[in-house]
Amino acid sequence: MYVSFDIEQFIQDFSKSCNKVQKKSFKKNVVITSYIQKRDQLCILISGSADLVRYDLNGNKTIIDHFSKHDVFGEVFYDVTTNNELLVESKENCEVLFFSYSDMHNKCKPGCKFHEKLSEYLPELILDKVTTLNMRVELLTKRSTRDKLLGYFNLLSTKALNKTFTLPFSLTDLADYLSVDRSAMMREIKLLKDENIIKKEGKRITLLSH
Amino acid sequence: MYVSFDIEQFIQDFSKSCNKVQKKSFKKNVVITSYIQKRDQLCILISGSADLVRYDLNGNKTIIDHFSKHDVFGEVFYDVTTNNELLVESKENCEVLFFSYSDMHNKCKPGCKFHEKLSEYLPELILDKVTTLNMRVELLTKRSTRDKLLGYFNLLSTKALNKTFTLPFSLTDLADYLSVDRSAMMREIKLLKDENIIKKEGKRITLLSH
DNA sequence: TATATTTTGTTGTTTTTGCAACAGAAAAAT
DNA sequence: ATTTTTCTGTTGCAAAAACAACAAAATATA
Repeated sequence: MYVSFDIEQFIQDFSKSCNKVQKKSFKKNVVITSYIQKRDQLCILISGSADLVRYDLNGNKTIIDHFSKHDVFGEVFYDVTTNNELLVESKENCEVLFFSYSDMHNKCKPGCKFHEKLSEYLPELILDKVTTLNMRVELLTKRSTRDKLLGYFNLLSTKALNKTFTLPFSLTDLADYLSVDRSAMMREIKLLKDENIIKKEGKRITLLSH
Repeated sequence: MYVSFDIEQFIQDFSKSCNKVQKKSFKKNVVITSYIQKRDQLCILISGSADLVRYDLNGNKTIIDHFSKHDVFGEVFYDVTTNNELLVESKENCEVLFFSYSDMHNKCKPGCKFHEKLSEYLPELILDKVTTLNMRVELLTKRSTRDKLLGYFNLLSTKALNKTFTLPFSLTDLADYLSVDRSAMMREIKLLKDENIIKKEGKRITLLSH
């Protein structure tokens, strides 16, 4: 998240001042929330990391989105019309702020600092989400596993301002994120190594410019 | 776009009152804008329809997004770090409103009605965009061409509140939108017809519940 | 620290998808 | 109204990806 204000400070300052906001803690590998009904729920991840996942009828898991510290997520971003259940699963211990998007307009009380500030910041947070999603679409529309991998690696490299970077996922999860078969992806990674396009030591990848 | 205010009215009322907003007209099949530099550009499509497309090095075209009347688009939604050029191409004659996202904060003049209203409405417009993009990701993460087709058909059917609906694309464009090979998609559509899962007359599709 | 669980790496086989090429239908342009 | 262009529908073949299954390595857990 690259936003122009200090979310940490914002949460510190205001989260306790508003009685419509709930703060909850979660252990690793539990369900934080599921998108099934239209509850208008909006969440901010204060600490930890989590995935938005879908399990389809064949048991395939897809990582629809990956959230880390200060990311915004929630049902409000979805038309819950799909038949598949969407779950937010904690990957580490997490702290999460829950509130309702409609409360943004009908404020809890006049002059609630939390809601006031949040509605000021929210457009920027959501805009950031659009940017992330657009990059995701860019990746997923690549035709081959190789292009998806290279596209994603380029992204991480750009983010890190470095040809070398660390995968934020296990390779198993990376396959679910790129929506490809894991073994096929592993085969492709091996080819990329053999062709000297990348170097790989565990989760550290280096792009070798040719 | 399902938003709670009347965009048409809004454009009518305010677009002329602001000198930082430009209204331009485009013929069919021309480039409306390209996402190359960070210009903070934000656009509203007043009439017509357009696609956001990417041509990759192999000449593959991908329809990244499809815009119709009242949709919001623009460079501001992208981190233009990808190597491929993104173009917005008109599919019909179009009228487009251009302005800059940063002007949303530094208003053109105190009390400009256009910017005032726009910054009020914008979160909702952007939120709608997030929902659309999330559905797009849902589609693109489906593993097979069949699942992509059925996912998309279900979406259109839900939108139309009807088992029968009309494709907003040519079949050629649909393939580019689902990011699959056209002939492979045609083959899959034939199978879906043969298996009595769908009925198809031109661009009118009917989902046959089994 | 020992044991259980998850992740990584690999490969043969099957299935799906992409590519190429073409003819007929439909739509657009002149 | 005729010509040109785009779109649809189809197919054989090649390439890529998915599936399945397993051993070794790394992590997590008791």
